[in-house]
Amino acid sequence: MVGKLTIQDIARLAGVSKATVSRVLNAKPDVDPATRERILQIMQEQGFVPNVAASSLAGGRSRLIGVVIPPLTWPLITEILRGVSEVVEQSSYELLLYSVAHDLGDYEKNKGTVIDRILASHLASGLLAVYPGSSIPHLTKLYDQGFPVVIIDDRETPTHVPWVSADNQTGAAAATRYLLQLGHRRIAFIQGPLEYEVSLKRYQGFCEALKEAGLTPDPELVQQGNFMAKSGLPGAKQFFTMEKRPTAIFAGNDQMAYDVLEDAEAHGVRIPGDISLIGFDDIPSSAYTRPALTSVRQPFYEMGRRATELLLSQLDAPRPVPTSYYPAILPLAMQNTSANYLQLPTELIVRASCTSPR
Amino acid sequence: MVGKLTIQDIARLAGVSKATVSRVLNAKPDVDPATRERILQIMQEQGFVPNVAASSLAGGRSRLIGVVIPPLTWPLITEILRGVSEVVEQSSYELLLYSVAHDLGDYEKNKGTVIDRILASHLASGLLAVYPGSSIPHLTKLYDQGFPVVIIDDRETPTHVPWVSADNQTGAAAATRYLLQLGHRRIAFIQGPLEYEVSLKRYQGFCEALKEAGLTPDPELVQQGNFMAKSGLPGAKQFFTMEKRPTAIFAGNDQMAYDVLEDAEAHGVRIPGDISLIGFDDIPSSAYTRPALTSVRQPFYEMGRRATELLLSQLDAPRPVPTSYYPAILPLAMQNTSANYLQLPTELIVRASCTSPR
DNA sequence: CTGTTAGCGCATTCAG
DNA sequence: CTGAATGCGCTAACAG
Repeated sequence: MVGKLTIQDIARLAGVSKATVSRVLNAKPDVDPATRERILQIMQEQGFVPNVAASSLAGGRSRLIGVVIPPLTWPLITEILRGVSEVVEQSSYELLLYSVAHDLGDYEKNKGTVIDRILASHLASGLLAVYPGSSIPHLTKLYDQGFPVVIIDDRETPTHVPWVSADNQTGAAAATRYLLQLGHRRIAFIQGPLEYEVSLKRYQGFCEALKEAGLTPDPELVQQGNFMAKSGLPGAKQFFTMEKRPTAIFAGNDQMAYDVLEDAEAHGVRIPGDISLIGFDDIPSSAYTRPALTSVRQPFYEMGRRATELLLSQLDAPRPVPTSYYPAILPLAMQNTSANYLQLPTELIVRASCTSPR
Repeated sequence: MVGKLTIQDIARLAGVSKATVSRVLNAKPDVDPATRERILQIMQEQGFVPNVAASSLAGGRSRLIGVVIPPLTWPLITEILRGVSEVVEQSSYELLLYSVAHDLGDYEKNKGTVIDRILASHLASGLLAVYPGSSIPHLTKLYDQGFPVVIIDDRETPTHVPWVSADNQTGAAAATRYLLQLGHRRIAFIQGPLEYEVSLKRYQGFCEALKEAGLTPDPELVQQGNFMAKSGLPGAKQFFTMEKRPTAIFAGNDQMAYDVLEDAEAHGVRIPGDISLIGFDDIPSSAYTRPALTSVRQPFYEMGRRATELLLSQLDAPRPVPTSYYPAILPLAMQNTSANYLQLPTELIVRASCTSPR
């Protein structure tokens, strides 16, 4: 085990007081450069790592950032988390992971409580909320009270809490336009849960493009799913058994597009031969389906990165000098302070699941 | 924000001393039942949550468990993490996530340092190491010094640290037997990185089944990958361009099986028509490839759960005496090997990617 | 610029 | 069974 070094020890070795060591640890400006160097040197040599518990207790700030995420079954969470952890790793912070619940019902129910507990335990000094859904008002209150919060979401509720999202509507419109350009007129849509703004945004983008082309969305061609695996199956079956089938299906996310793929096989429908298919999210496995799925890529990784940088910039705002014992925070984080609201563009990834209708 | 309640406040409200409140908080036996009830009641009402920083500082134990994981790009990590977080959530602990690095090289290089930092910061009171690879000796030393550790891995190095793994060898043998039963004789294998015991175990299982059938592994039919996407491509190309092609390919994991799928298309090879294909891991997307991939399922979720349960049981019943120079004389807790080492069975998931050879 | 002094909130002695 | 006292390792006022 690593030796249990304290500030005390470093102070003794450097011939200074504990206070001075603490100062260089926290990058306070008023320390003699030479002394600072010497202390940093010794800390390096001895492999000193400050006791986080003690410093949060004493300082009230905890070098931990909490991440509240929906169930890890959503593949996209992985990508977001990857972006998050990559940035966190470069900083002096650590990641506290709160996976809220395992099904949608619980998720919505528990989120408020969980957030309260996170705060009350005084563990995290900042919060990154991924798709917080209904707790946005709660998070807003928090933020207004001075607690650093960043949201990754297509915000459901107007809020001034810093957020990062993807431009779902534009992305959906682009996908729909692509199908229209291929010549499709009967385009079906499988919607996500209506409680989520994302679902609406995508639907709006879909309608927007349709209207541009002089078409009206046909209610019969809109089915409901919930973004989870298997939830697109009923909708798919619906479309496949219709008298006048759609020539293309736009699934609200890739998971549900997979369901269409699966059900197509069962119904002897060839994709894209008989019906074209397009998804949303472009999760990694979509490159490997047969046919490979054309999809709208959300920049999850990038969203994770940017959101974390935003959060760090909030946390570090009071810190005047970046010359710390800890690795420097990425410069990007510093630049971000001006832009608290980021809507990142999506990208249409064209693969093999769409053709012109026969 | 949640009111900043302290033990002090609860004590005042209950008309007892802080010490007593602390006692019920930590479930000490020597408290008057009535008093305990009353205090619990008040804590409930007030929504009291102890300050974790303070309690770890004072008590030396931190209610946090650290999880060291390889890059989140590995899809299986998600499943493991899901199992882990589900168990953690049921406990009084929180999850500290350490994603070590983003590519294999860094991963191996940084792991030791990261682990040291985790320990030195006194944040985590237990460690769950997922595929720790070369740092097993390091973890073993830790464990011997009394720090609770559990490893999820097909342990590379013999160790007495509690671990959870899947039975890779048996799984690989089962897959190979399945191919043999279908009538295949020329079976190729795409191996994972040789540094990983998992790769060897799978290869051994492969050879084992071959030998049972009176066959010898043909070195020409064994190619090298590294478990990551695209790394199976060279091997696949090799097999497809051979004069006498194999009739079946066993990929060391699903990712590499995808590469075979991809390259088969490029070479006009039909799967399973011309060549059968089987993978290992059964990551979620394997159900959606075309043809759907037959694969050996690893119980990742279960592994995450069991490993966490193991760790928690260590934390709740800490070993009183660290093992010293005499590994032969182990504390009772460690002799209970039946519970400390779990090798969970895999399952062959038969889908559409294998047929009998023509 | 630097050292000294108080606590942060809790767990854990030790007396009662 | 319970209360009072001590200190975990560090930060944040203070003085110098």
